[in-house]
Amino acid sequence: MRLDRVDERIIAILGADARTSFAEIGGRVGLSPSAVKRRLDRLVESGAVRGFTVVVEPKAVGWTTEAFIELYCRARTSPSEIRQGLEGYAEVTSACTVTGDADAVVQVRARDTQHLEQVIERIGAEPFVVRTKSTLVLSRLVDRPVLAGASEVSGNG
Amino acid sequence: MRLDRVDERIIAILGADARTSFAEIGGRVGLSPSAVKRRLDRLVESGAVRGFTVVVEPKAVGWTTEAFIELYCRARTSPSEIRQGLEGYAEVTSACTVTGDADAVVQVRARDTQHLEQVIERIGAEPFVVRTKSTLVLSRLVDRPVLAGASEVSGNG
DNA sequence: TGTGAAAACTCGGGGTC
DNA sequence: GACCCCGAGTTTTCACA
Repeated sequence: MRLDRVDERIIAILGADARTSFAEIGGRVGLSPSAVKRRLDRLVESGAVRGFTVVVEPKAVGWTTEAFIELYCRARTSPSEIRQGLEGYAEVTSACTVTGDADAVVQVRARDTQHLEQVIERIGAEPFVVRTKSTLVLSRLVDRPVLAGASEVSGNG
Repeated sequence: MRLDRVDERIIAILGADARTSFAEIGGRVGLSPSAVKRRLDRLVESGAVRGFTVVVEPKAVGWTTEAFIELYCRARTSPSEIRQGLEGYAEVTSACTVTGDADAVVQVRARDTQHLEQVIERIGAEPFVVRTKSTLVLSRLVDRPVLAGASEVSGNG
């Protein structure tokens, strides 16, 4: 779907606070509340906006450990096979196939290093995994769940 | 802050859909709407819940390229120096210091490979950066912005 | 924590440009 | 095709018990 400037501004506003009311958004982008709603409905309908969620501070919820796990897979392992193998793990926050030595990079969050170790072992035991290489996150510097303001700067390229 | 089971369930429900009404949540966790609101207010107040946001499908917004950039920094570069250098980039979605060969891992999203190349060049030119090593994301397999259902399974470890 | 009432918001229909 | 206005129904909010 094609987004215009107003759509992008609506997304940027909701990215900062998804509970902003239609009236408030309308006031900022120069549209009536119902026009904003119609646009948002279309954005959700078309899949540009996948949904609405809370941003949790994992430390505050007791999940203090974070890591990247690089996966080296068996020859001819398909991406969908990897996805199916990983989506059952609640600890996996993100996974993707990549260029370079490894076949995939998995990001996990765990309560502590002991919990992380268990997760690495379990993932390493998946049938399509040959070996893993883990990198522990020391401290998080930047964390922008949504492209905060990305649409604002999308003209600079 | 200390979360009890009900708080965790409220977060899990909002993680799946942040627009779920207090009445709906209350019905599921066995609380009145106002009790749910009071708990959520406390969670936001305490910082356990950082905010509410939309989940955007970056492809649909025209950002089709994603990469990991490993940073090798000058000796004695502090994490806060890296953070300050990176937080100005709208393309940076996440950054953290890590164990292993590299000092930090930066995740970026760009419109296309050309745009990505520019970002890599600009980051590589930061004074604290000695060299970078980039890994392009081929296909995204799992993407859970919040620990979807993490609290539901937090007992198994 | 629950109750209840006032205020704010959402949502859909009808009409206009 | 996209917008605005407006009314009915729902949700949020807040004082009080």
